[in-house]
Amino acid sequence: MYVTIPSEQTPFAPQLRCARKQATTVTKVFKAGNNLYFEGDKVDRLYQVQSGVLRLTRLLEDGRRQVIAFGFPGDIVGFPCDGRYHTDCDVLTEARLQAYHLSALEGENGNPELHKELLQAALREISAMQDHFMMLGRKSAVEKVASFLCVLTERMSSDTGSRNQAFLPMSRSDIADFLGLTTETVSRTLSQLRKSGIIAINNIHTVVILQPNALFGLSQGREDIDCPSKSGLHGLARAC
Amino acid sequence: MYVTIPSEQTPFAPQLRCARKQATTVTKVFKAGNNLYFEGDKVDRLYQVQSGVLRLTRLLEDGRRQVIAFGFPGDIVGFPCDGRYHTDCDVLTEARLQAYHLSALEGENGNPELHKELLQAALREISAMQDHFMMLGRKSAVEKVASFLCVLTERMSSDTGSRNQAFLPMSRSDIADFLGLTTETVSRTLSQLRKSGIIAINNIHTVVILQPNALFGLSQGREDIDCPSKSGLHGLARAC
DNA sequence: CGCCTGTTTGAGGGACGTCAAGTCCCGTGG
DNA sequence: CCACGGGACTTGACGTCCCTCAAACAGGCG
Repeated sequence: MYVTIPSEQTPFAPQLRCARKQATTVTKVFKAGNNLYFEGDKVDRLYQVQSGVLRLTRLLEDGRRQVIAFGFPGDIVGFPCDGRYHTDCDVLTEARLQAYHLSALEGENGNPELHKELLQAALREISAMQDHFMMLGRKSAVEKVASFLCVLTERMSSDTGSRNQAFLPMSRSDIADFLGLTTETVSRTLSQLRKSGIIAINNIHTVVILQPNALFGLSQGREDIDCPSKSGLHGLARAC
Repeated sequence: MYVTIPSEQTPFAPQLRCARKQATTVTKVFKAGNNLYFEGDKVDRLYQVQSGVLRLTRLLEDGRRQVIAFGFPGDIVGFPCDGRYHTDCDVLTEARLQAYHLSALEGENGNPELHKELLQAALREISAMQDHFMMLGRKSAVEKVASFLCVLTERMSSDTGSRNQAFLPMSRSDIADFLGLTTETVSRTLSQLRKSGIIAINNIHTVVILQPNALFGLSQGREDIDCPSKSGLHGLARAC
């Protein structure tokens, strides 16, 4: 999952249709904390997320980390390049994954239909990543966090049934490394949004969106974060 | 082109082999300043760069811009998503491009070999973009500019014949919007590299790499930019 | 209950952005 | 040929957003 301009988000990757019939596909359940693969491993299969959340990361030698994406239901992870994975992939919450063996994609026994769908998935991936460039390169901390919450709400709404609640299965430092910030800045920004009445933080992994429009506005850089007065609570002269 | 960790760079996309034989492919020359397509245009063809340099950009409503990538010889641009381009594409220096009509890729008359090669190209693109995430999210201005120069040197070395010279056909603000900086910061950083003796700036579009190893070190965050003394000019107590 | 890890909050500093004033380059025209 | 003008680039002064460092706090687990 990449943070995009929420309204422009393309539909989730549909289930790879034809592949379901293949003997090469298996559905498996992975526990939280499991590793699916490491950067550099030879690619033998791709995974489509059916439930749960994955995390894709890259490391620099000096320890700096970038979370490349989160894998939500519908997403495909494990795209190979030159036969190797180029991120680490870990399971954040117990996940049901459909595995596609690479042999089903290559060589003479390759399934052309599956091949075509994989290309579509890769092209969607490229588009989503381009959106994410804009965010990493050009957005402020508030815009980044607001965008993140907006997209999380959309992506997980099917699970929770509610568009007003975001479930954050990942740690603050995962969020930070995804958005190109520090944990402290992520934490501070969330507090700021809470104090201004735009969100409420139920518990560390659950954020309630009190003012979706304001949040969306912030994600686009269209409004400044400000006093609670902006949300109708005039007269409250609390610290902004 | 994405700025990657230079040493890990994957080989350029090889020419789409089978496609050359197709009647659907044409080589065309485009002048600097030409536009190839806009974001949102219907995709009718992809382009492989044979010579020259392209620029792929995205815009936010408020005018903020992100240069998504530069298209150098070997690169393929115009990957569709849901049938549309999702960047603008402009020609920076006169370019010879091979156009692949999308009809050659889709439907019943689709060429399966070409299809397969396109998937490989898309997967390479994804890998390169993931590298670029790391840079946008986690690197300092010096690291970004140094990385950019390193990759430029590699990508263009076949043209210039020299690995010690980088040709920068794009403007400073293109570089800034690619790296997630401002023109001023790009300019200052280049000056800083020049003053420390790591590069020389022949003219606005030509940078000579005097100390490739130092530059590479900076791109990796392994060394601090410092006095010229570091490069052997001990005793020079000039401003660092 | 105490430890441990993750999170929040605070104070302070630094890197980069903003704003503004040069400087350079190049094309145009006298 | 030089003067002029305009746009891109460079440089400087200053501000600010976010990072760094540090301490307090909170929740989970023995």
